[in-house]
Amino acid sequence: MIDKKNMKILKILQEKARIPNAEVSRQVGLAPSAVLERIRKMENQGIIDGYEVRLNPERFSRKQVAFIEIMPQPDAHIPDLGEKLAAIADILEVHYTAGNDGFLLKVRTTDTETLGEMLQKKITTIDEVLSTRTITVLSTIKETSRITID
Amino acid sequence: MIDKKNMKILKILQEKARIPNAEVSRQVGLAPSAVLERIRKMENQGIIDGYEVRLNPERFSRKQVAFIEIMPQPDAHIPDLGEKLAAIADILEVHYTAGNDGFLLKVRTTDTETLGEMLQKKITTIDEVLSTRTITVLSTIKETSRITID
DNA sequence: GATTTCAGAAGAATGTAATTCTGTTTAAGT
DNA sequence: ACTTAAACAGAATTACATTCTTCTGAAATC
Repeated sequence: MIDKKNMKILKILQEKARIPNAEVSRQVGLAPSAVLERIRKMENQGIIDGYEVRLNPERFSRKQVAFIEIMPQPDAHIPDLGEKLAAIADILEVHYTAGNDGFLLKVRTTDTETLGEMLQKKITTIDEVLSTRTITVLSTIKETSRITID
Repeated sequence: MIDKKNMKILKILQEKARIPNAEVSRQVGLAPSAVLERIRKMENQGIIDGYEVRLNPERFSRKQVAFIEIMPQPDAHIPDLGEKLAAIADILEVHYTAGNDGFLLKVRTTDTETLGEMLQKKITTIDEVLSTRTITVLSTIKETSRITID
């Protein structure tokens, strides 16, 4: 189902998701109805997961990026801990990682101060959390969620 | 410029970016022309940065997430190294981090094997790279780029 | 090789939506 | 109160989305 035509459609949507269907159909050389049918199908099949607006974090006081490694208590219930972490505001990503059997979080806060507050008030207060290691980001060269689709 | 009405508009777009303007105008209680004007302005002011389609990585053989810490050579030219890393396919994020004065990368590959290939062929071959430490992700509990907008 | 079947595409029709423009209202600063 | 600029509504025009029917071509079946 991911043939050349769909690839072309997806590449267009990756560039600019809020583009009229009719414009897509022009660029891929299909009738609008055909494009619509293809997009609907990809949505239903879970190839397309949704459409997002990309906001400028700076304009919303979320300039500071940081990554936090979480070492859980030896007896911690890992899935529970994962859910607890995922529910905390401004924690954008929660990954369970190999090696140390811990979590890696990506967070976005206003500044290092609010980052520290989050650590102290929201994260280290969780019972299952044994210790943490924070990597603060000084500058970001690249940050996208666009995956390679060949 | 980021007032209550714009917040309402942005929240709607965060949920579902490919929503008709007319539908947004209904939900916020403004005329379609007013909503359009507000959105255009936010786009021009860089509050809205763009619109993206969210694809299912699994369907494009990009299931494996990993984070890679890069320790640069002491004499490395940091900006150059950052650009080199950012240009490599399947490296989605390149952050320059405090503490070790290194980079943290987020990558998406097919599996651990292709991850290993990338490391050996694309990353460790760069002169300025002294050493690396890879954190492979076993499972992801949460992964979003949606920032909190209060 | 003929025939059947079916997914995908086109095209037309209809109902909506996007966009532009104008005039009015609102709010802020003087 | 007066001025100025920004924001909004409403109408009109243009374009688009969506549905439905028909058609085509490629594979499967006989």
